[in-house]
Amino acid sequence: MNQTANNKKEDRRVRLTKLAIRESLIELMQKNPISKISVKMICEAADINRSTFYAHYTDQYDLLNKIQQEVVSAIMVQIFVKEFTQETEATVPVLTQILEYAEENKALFRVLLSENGDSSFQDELVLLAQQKSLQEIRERKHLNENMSRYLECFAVSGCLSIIRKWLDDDCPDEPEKLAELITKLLFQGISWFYR
Amino acid sequence: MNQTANNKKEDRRVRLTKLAIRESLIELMQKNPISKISVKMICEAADINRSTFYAHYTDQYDLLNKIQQEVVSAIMVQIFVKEFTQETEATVPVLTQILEYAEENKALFRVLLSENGDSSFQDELVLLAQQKSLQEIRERKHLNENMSRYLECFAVSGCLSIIRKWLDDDCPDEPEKLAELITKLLFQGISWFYR
DNA sequence: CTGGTAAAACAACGCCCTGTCGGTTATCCA
DNA sequence: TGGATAACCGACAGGGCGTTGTTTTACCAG
Repeated sequence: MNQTANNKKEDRRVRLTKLAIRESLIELMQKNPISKISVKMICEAADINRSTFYAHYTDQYDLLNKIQQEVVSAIMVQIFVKEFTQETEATVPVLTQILEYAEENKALFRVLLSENGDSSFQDELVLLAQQKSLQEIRERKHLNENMSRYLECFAVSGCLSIIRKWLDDDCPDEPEKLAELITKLLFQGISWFYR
Repeated sequence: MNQTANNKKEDRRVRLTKLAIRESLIELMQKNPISKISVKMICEAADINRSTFYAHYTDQYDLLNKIQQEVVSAIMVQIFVKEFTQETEATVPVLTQILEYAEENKALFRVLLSENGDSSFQDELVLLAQQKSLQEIRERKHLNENMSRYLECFAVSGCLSIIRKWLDDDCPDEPEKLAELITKLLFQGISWFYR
């Protein structure tokens, strides 16, 4: 039986090698931009054969994308019920949750958001926000399509760049504190801080 | 005389080849991510010898960085007198000016900000904003260092992502209109739009 | 206009990564 | 335990890389 659909798990060996490959990439990306990392380097670091790599990924970038997709999915799960709304009270806990998740996977997130990553990860998240979080606002309010898009880009990018800085500085603030700051910035803007 | 300092202009030939190289890269980047563009491709497109390329740049990324630096400098010039402040009235015209400049060099900017570019360009601009625009605010106000950094990241990233979207959509709005939108978002936040 | 100079073209080099084989060995799991 | 599947191995041609030494071309100062 050919594993009815996809509910059967992957072969243990596959899981293991994929894990090794991914960890090796993250490791390497702490020091090198993705563009300077060869398939060969990854395989040596992961101690697997190069042909094995090609059995799973087409190249470094494909690998990186897959990793990003997984992270996006993980975040997706976190916010599957709760939603961003224009209300501050709902936003803070959701954000806090995401920040905690990011802190737990600090190395991974830092790498993905760093200049050693590529910008497509950010685009992924914008898309995520569009699909999941902000669509209801657009529906409920009478906001034209274009304007909404602008808001989404602005919100997600601003958000992410703060998180990136936070990770680079080794998470000096509590997730909840940061969540509050971000929320304030998002909904009240900069001027709030010059009160 | 070995060209007293650097005030003498570059050799005409040098200028020409550099121009050809740069235009070729921008051309290629409309279709390919920088990581998929080889030095050889660039040279063939620019119709110059490969060794000539290496006489000026170390690789594709070096070339891209140089281009980005130039753009940053150009923007720098635009805002050399005026400054971002927390006042809306001053911000709009400066932003408008920058947007007009971006629209004039649409292809270039779109490529630099797109996912085919690399994120270092964005980091450059954050740095620029830090040095030039926002430092006075930090000085005048009693805002601690860290908080300021967060604000700067947030502001620049949010700003840029909107501009990127605008360019991708082929500049459907007037520069000034967009400048007003951005300013509103920056200083009043999202909630302003759900009034 | 001309002669010295500097840049670009050319050709060739070894080097190393790339993708992709077919065949062998090791591991899984039903 | 045995059939299946994945990982390993070795090897292959191909091609981009970075550099070098030489020749040809273009510049521009005097």
